[in-house]
Amino acid sequence: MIILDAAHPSGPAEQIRAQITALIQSGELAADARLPPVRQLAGDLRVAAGTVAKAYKELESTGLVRTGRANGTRVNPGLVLDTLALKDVQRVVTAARKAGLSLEDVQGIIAVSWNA
Amino acid sequence: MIILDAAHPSGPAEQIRAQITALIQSGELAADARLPPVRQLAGDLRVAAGTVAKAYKELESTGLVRTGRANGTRVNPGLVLDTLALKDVQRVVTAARKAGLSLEDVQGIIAVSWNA
DNA sequence: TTGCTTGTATTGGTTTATTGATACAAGAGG
DNA sequence: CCTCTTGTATCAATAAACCAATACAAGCAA
Repeated sequence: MIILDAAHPSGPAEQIRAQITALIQSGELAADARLPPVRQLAGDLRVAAGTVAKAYKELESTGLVRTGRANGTRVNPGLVLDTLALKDVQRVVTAARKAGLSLEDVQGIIAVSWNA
Repeated sequence: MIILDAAHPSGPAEQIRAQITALIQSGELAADARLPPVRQLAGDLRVAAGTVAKAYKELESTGLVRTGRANGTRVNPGLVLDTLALKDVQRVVTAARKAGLSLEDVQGIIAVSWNA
């Protein structure tokens, strides 16, 4: 389920992209699962079809999703978690929760450390 | 250091807000530290002063920052990851780099672990 | 093949964000 | 007191995002 917030600092397309990303990464949208057609999702969210298409295209450019034509847009298989020290990851997540941070906050912190 | 990406789906104001948020929560901007004046940061980023002011105002509305007038805009104490967790963050980033992962990959793994 | 669905692209009009400039009041410092 | 800095507010003009409608080609199914 995707919900658009008019008061959100980001626009509709970015909100759709971010929420679908979260649905995929949380496993709620499994690999090979099919996203709703652009027209359908656009109708549900009271948004133009081009706006949903824009979000889908960005999802594809980041590799989260692939798209045939009449085949629709489908979820790509996920990342291999074994490549990382999962214990450290879990420690970070636990500490962040304790500090009252959101997922987006933690991802921002990762980005800061990444570019440091 | 704040960097604006013209290709980013979000606009300048939102990018500034998100990056300063991350800098604060990662401890790189300590409590009571002073943010650059709106005109200065605007000049550095080649952006209008009102755009930076808009970002500052949203930061204040979320409580991350306080603002006097000529006192400037300063970081509020509180929402920071503890030093231990920050070390874990660095370990994760280092391991990810070694494994050849991208920043987006790591952020995705964080998201998966977050919803696990 | 035919028919239908889907993603993509285009067009024109509307809305929102950003710009650049200006002005103002609160506070700091001399 | 005065001066300077800072955040805030406003304005008209430009840029970007979004909308609504349409058309098209790729692929699936019958």
